Amino acid sequence: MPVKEAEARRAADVEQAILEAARDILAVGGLDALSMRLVAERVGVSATAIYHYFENKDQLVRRVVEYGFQRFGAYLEEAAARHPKGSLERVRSLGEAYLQFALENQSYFRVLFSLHHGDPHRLDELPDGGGYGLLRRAVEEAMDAGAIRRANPDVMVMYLWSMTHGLLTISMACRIDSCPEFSADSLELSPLELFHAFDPYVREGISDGGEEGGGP
Amino acid sequence: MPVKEAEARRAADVEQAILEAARDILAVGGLDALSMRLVAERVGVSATAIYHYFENKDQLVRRVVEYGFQRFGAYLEEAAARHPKGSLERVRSLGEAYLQFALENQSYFRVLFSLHHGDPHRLDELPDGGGYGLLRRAVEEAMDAGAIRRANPDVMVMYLWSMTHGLLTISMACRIDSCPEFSADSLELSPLELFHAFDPYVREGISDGGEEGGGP
DNA sequence: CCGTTAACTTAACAGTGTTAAGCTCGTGGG
DNA sequence: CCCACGAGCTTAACACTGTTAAGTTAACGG
Repeated sequence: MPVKEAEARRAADVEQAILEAARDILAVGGLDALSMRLVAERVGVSATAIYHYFENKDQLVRRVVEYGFQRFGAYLEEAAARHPKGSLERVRSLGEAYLQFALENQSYFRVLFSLHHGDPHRLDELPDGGGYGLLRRAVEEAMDAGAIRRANPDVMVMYLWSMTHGLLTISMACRIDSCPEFSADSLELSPLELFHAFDPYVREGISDGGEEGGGP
Repeated sequence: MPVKEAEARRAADVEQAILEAARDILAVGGLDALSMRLVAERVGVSATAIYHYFENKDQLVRRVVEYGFQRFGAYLEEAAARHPKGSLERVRSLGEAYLQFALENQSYFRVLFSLHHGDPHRLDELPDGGGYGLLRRAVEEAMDAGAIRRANPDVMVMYLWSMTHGLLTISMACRIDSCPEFSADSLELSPLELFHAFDPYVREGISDGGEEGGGP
């Protein structure tokens, strides 16, 4: 029965091809650009054939998103691995990688964290918790190593994640440099540069009295 | 020519009615629920009549968003006014109001900060810079009063805004409590409670060595 | 050989944003 | 007075969307 296997193989290939076509379309034009008919055309089947592999468009997108988080997680992991365990650098590099990946794959990332999905992501359904687990481990290690103060790691992680994710989404949704109150001084800062500019506040807080240099 | 005036008046009323109908639909069902035909039906005109007042659907949404930011700005202003100028409380209450408004008007807010818009918001086109100006003033006053350390206000504002906005968007897009690495301890924290839990980090930083209690 | 099933097709439906053409009036100019 | 005009609106239609229903083809197990 190698014929059946070949069939099954081909079927799996078609499914894979659908996913890849959908991913490519999403990466370029976002959700608006993704239509069943376009995906079908690229794969070389009719639009309705997709419904034999995926329940509907939402499910197709969901699968692509899952795969996207996988790549995202791998990207983050690689960034973390470049710095020693327990170091503040490792935590920071996770944030940098978060920004970098999102900015390099904007349309794609928009879909991943699309705000207009009815049902929110369940992090336990995402590989590595959508990066949460990775960051949490790095934070806990840094706490153990004394690089950052000991506290509830989940709150700390949410704090760091919020700051990074917020910077990202704001950068993607707004042009702050067009604000009339915005002084021209910091006009040229890219999201990544802004992220670095946040560093002293993250480390020492915004309260008065912590004017330390911070250098080696 | 009271007739013409009455006509113009009525025309303005229709335009207003369209905007209000669109706003209501967006507030309940988000962008997906908004269709020209539905808006038209509610107003009592044909769908194509809308095109005499708005170039297309995008422009209609844009106008609703503009109005939304106006309400948003007013909400923030009110929150700020409840605390003395130059106080850290004023800055914090802006963040709280930001969260509160967004959580109470989720569908609406999703549209305001929708990630899948082609062109980003220009803050100078939004009333009060989308709240930027408000926060910036509060931060500068707090710097002058010595409540927070003196630094580039734009960077500081972006830092605070990012943290708040990120917390919000993550809360709306993910269920963190479903993460396998998430410890059950902080499971019950609402976005607003999390915001308050961030307070010590924002004020004193995450570095080790700043274990102060935090005053009365 | 026959029935079943996977994999796919075409046709169609109901919905979308948007355009084109035409209609009805009140108004201003000749 | 009348008539062209333009604002405000209509219906019809186009090209597109996701999705369903029904039918086709071919390989498989019994």
